[in-house]
Amino acid sequence: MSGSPLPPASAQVTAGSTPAQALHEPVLHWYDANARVLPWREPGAGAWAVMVSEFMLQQTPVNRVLPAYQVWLERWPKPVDLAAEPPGEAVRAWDRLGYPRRALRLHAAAQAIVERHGGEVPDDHNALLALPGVGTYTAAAIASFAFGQRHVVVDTNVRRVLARALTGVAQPTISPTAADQRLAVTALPADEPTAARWAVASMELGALVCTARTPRCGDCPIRSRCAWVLAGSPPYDGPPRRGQTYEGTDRQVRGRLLAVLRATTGAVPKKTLDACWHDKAQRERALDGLVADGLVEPLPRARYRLPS
DNA sequence: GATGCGTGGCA
DNA sequence: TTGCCAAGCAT
Repeated sequence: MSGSPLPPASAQVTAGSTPAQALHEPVLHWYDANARVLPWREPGAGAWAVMVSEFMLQQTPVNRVLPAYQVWLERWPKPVDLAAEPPGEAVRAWDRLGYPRRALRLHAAAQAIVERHGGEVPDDHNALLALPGVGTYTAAAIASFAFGQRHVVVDTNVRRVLARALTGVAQPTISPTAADQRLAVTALPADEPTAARWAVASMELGALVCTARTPRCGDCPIRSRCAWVLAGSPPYDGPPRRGQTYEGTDRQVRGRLLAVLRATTGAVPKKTLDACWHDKAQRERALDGLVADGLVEPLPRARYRLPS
């Protein structure tokens, strides 16, 4: 870098002194008026409710999560309640949210919380990160949303908001990068309560206004400051974004097999599973994969069930 | 770092 | 109709 001196720290933290900091007030104000009412955001929801919602929301839209979330929290209001059940019950209750390994990990996380943290969801970021199924995003989200701590909470929504508002491009990179984290750090408010509000507000803006396909820029509180809008909203010009094929994949076969097992209490003959898919080799591979993942338990006499 | 992992709604 | 997309994680 050049030899130009940095401004004094006092100037750096002055509100609105950088493009990123200038976003805080309008986004927070917008959130106060436009936040969705969601059960895990209710005042008394608690950290377990936040944690369950975060697991379910990994790659699954809010509207599809809501019913399963309500059933889950009524049945297992505390981690110890879930930990006492067989993992197969978590897989069954996961219903059709997709990516059922998340159900297994949430169950394992509940057991770890009982064993290591006295049944209470830990408030420490590193302790959260050590739980099964909790990565960088989820640990920061729980610490921020449930405990009001100051963390960069970077999900696909936040990456998109910052890419547009600060970098001036239509879409963020396909995969999360260290640069995303660094950019988010520059946009993180200095004080803890404001940082926690910013985390949820910037995500909500990405979910409701700054959407991937048809952003509602006319409703956006930061459109006058958005680098992408100010550049004339240039179209995405990066590498093609890989579409996920589904028809005919092992994923589809796994989904069919598990759907049968979810709908059945007790053992299912292999013959019943065989009717799920015509291609024997693929069928066997999918079933073996489910067993290897711990989602299905093989029994004597060619029978299968959800894990006990 | 690339890949595998479900399911369904929508432009 | 059919790609694209949805609060990621583990390997």
